[in-house]
Amino acid sequence: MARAAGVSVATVSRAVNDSSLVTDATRQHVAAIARRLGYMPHGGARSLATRRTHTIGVLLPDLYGEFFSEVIRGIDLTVRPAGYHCLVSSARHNGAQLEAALRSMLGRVDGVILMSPEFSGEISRRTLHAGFPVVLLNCPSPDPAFDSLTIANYEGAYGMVRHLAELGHRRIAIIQGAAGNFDATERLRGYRAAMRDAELAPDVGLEFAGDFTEESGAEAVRAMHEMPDRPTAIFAANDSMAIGALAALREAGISVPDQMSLGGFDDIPMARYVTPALTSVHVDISALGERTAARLLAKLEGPADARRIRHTVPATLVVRRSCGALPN
Amino acid sequence: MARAAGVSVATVSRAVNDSSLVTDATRQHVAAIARRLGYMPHGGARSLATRRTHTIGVLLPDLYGEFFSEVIRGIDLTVRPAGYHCLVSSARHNGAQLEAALRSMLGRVDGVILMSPEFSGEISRRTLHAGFPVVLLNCPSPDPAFDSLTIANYEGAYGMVRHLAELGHRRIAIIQGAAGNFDATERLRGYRAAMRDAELAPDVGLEFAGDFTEESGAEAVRAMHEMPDRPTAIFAANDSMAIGALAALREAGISVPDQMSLGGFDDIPMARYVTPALTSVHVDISALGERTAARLLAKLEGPADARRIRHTVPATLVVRRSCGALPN
DNA sequence: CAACTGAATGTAACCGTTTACATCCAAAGG
DNA sequence: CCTTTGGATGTAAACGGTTACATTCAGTTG
Repeated sequence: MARAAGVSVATVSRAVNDSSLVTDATRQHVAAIARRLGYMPHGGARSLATRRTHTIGVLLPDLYGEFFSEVIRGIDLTVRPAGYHCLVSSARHNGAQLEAALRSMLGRVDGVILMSPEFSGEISRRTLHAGFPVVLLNCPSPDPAFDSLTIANYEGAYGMVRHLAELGHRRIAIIQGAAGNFDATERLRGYRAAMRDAELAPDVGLEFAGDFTEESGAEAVRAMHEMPDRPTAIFAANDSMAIGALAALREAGISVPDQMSLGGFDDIPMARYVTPALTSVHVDISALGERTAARLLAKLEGPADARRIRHTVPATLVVRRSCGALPN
Repeated sequence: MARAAGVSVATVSRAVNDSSLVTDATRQHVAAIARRLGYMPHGGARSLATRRTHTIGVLLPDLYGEFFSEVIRGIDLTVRPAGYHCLVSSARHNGAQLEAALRSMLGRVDGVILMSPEFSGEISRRTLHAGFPVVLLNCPSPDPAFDSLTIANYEGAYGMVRHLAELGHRRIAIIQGAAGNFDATERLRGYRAAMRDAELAPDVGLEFAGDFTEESGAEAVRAMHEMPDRPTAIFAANDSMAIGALAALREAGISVPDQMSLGGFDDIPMARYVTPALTSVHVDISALGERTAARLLAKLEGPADARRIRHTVPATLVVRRSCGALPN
């Protein structure tokens, strides 16, 4: 390329990068030759030389549905205007896999967003150079050494259950999220706290298993059937399960909200379109992604700031028909 | 690093890469020093030298919801076991942006999966070296020069509408997808063909606008209200709109399927949990991603194969209650 | 015991850029 | 007419690895 244009590689580089050190004439000349030869600069080589990849790594667990896409969209949306790309890895990560994934990103990314139920600071410390930019997204027991953003799972669940209790319910069941999942345990914690604060006797018989799928919600409802005194309200740890529960309740001829109050979590778009419309806890996932990305960008662009932030995006109750608080 | 271990860089490289050319003793020695120094190989430098990035680029339009995540999941799932990463770019792409995104991936990826309603072979030819591995995913008017995978949108829509016609319906409405969207136009085409083949008079009054959101589905139903002779069946170009329509119909006191048959498209997980369960067209999005990725991998690993493939993943009718074909 | 062999290691070129520094050259100043 | 100056370009050293080829050095082999 440089030879073809009769100039040095340095000049080509400068021409391509619009440096002020080249004449307009040569710049255009180089551009013309480049077009003719189909020359395109090699991103990898460039980032090797500049030590900036303009890429951020995004490590996600194998999550599904809206959450995944929303969070990535939020990240990509804030990161792209700044000229960054996303290198994503969405495998199911146990500790070793996480470490491997992290390793293979080294030298390809300027920083990473890490979302992993399995995260431990230890892994990261072993894998990354100290000072490598990392932001934790919805990770359990966040290491104080890292920036971290989470969803107000506990508070949201607490609010929902308190709402149900205030409606007069005493036997409030929960359909739990996937075992071991961070969101799931936090929501359970919120449920329990609200039950305790409402002075309702703790009863593990009211805590049903689930895994965030519609089917598991339906399953849980079927299990309730055989109880001597059925719950009068159900808090499903996400909307998918709530909708599964709704279907099972209808099948069983139990009217919502007349005979059973129902609340979900996440406030997916569909929540307002089921019948009755689903009371839920709204979380702005996209904003979660955006803020996380913004924080990482700040670390990449700005001067190293030793302060660690820990941020929680709010989860707010949105009351619709399924809980029975609204008039018909 | 090499100095610290008292060996040459070549030996370090060989040790790190488990080459058979180093003694176990030195391999372990190098590993020990590496651990002590926190040395991690630099992926970018490595791929500059080997001319393999083990990364594939994924260019997606700004799509939302399940589709996005499913397709990426499918891609990531098949690509990871082969040791590849995904560099994704999910902006809204007009021609120029697409070209820019493509350019910035050059030298960072070994090949790309391209999913863009705006795609033209021209762009790619201008941006990429001839022979650069590309697979088109659900792109309109695929250029014969590229491999391409698509959804059987036309066939799926055709099957749904024929099904409705066979149930005796004569006034079958369609709620269309987003204007200009490739899937949307293909589904419309399938609708029209099925109408024609059922010898039902074409009537643009039966073709309602929509944009794939729940709200637009509800909107369309409200518009039908004012018609002199209302349709007796609705084909919504995706499930979200169908569910929006369902809510609006219920609100209007129109019973589904007794007074109105309803069919959707995509068969999202929720389809079976709404009431009545939604008749839809099932598309295995994850498989779409998997096959596309598999095809790209074949091009990357295998010898250059001049043959271009064009593959369509099936879209199959799944009959549930909302169309009225099933007994109560 | 010298020559040969082959496995382990070292040397240095290369991948395709950027960039500090050196060089060149025309215009301006003395 | 000989400096000086400064803008445009060239040179070469990074960046951090891989790898063809050269080298070393043990253990055969004749």
